[in-house]
Parts: sequence; C-alpha cells; structure tokens
Amino acid sequence: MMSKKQTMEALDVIASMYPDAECELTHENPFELLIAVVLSAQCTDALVNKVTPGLFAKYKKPEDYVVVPLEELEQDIRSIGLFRSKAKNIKKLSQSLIELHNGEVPKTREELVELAGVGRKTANVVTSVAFNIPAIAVDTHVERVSKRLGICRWKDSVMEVEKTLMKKIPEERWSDAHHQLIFFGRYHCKAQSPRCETCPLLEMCREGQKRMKARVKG
DNA sequence: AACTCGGGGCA
DNA sequence: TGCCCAGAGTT
Repeated sequence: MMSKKQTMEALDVIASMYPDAECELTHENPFELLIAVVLSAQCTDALVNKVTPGLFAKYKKPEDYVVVPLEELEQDIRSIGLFRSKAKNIKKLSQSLIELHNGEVPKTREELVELAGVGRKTANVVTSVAFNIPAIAVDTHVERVSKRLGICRWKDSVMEVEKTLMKKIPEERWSDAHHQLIFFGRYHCKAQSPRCETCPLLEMCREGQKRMKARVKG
C-alpha cells in the first residue's frame, strides 16, 4: 500500500492534471443541495445543473415535492435519466424530512443517512458542501482510483476506503482531493478503459504496473 | 453480490 | 450505434 507521502505525491500529480477540479453542485440552500445530490446519481453534475434552476424555482420546500403528482415531477426531471425512480425517491425523501426533522435538513451524517434515498456518499457531500464539515465522499470513481493506485486495499469496503483516505490526506485537502480523484477517474483512469499508456502516475501505480507487465508477457 | 433504473454524453 | 455513467434500494 502507498504510504502517506506516496499518496500525497500521487495526489499532487493528479492536481496538476486537473487544476480546476471542483464541486459543480454549489447550492447554498441545504435542501436544494440535497435534492441536487440525489439527482446526480449515475449522471454528471453538469446534466443536473440543467434542470435545477427550473426545478428550484418551482419547488421551494419539501411539501411542494410531496403534493405534486408523481408524473409532473417526472416530467420536470425527465432529461437527466433514471427520472422515474428519482422522482419517487425525491417524494419519499421530502416526506421523511417532514416526518423526522420538521422539513429542515439535518446537519449530521448520522441523521442524514436515516432519510429515504440518502446513503453515505450523499450525506458526506451535503455535510461538507452545505455545512462545511470536512468529509471525503467515496463514490465509484474515488473507490476505483484509490484501489488501483494502491492508496487502499482491493478488498476494502467503502467505509474502509474513506477511513484510509482520511488518514493519509490532511484535512484541509480532503475536499480538493475528493474532486481531483473524481476527475482523474472520470477522464483518465476510466472504469473499463484506463489510459495507462499516457498516465503520469504509471510508475507509482500498483494496478498500472501489473497491467504493463501483463502486456509485455502476453 | 447482483440487479434495477434511463436519457444524455461521447467514441 | 453502442457503451458508459458524481447511487441507493431490493432480492
């Protein structure tokens, strides 16, 4: 496994590849951020940002999502994909917000994950972006890249990946590191087709070295 | 652990 | 055209 120092060296290289990597979901209103993060599952933030202006102009509070007919909400988010399940999720989420927290978005991860349709990843994004509580949200990109590079172990659970990253990265860089790992995973270290040939991290990458050796042999 | 949702982005 | 996706719930 990579040491703390090696991890930071790798992150510095990635930072130089994506100097502008940052969260594209920047809603100051915690409720709007929560909805935006739920919508962002399995699609890009850029796509979510196309529907949120109209959506948030129309829906201001959880009650608005609860009372609207499901079909109408589906139409309002149609262009982002998974719109049927997401529309249902948003209605359930709004209902649980009203029942558990009187319509207010709670500030702790523990309370957030109790809400319908909110997992650890969503909870971490909300606490870090809306409430400025440092966190590293582990999505599929962060998990895959961390495992390939050797920052953590292959068999690590999402929880273990998160703990390892928090241990090896200083808190003030958690947010930047999170987004840099996501950009690197999305544009270079892709799930099905990693571009090892042109990767500046190849020599320090556990999986990259393995792939290169296999290629020479095969 | 595998499956489901789904239209848009990209090769 | 076909493949891939900044998740979470269900089986």
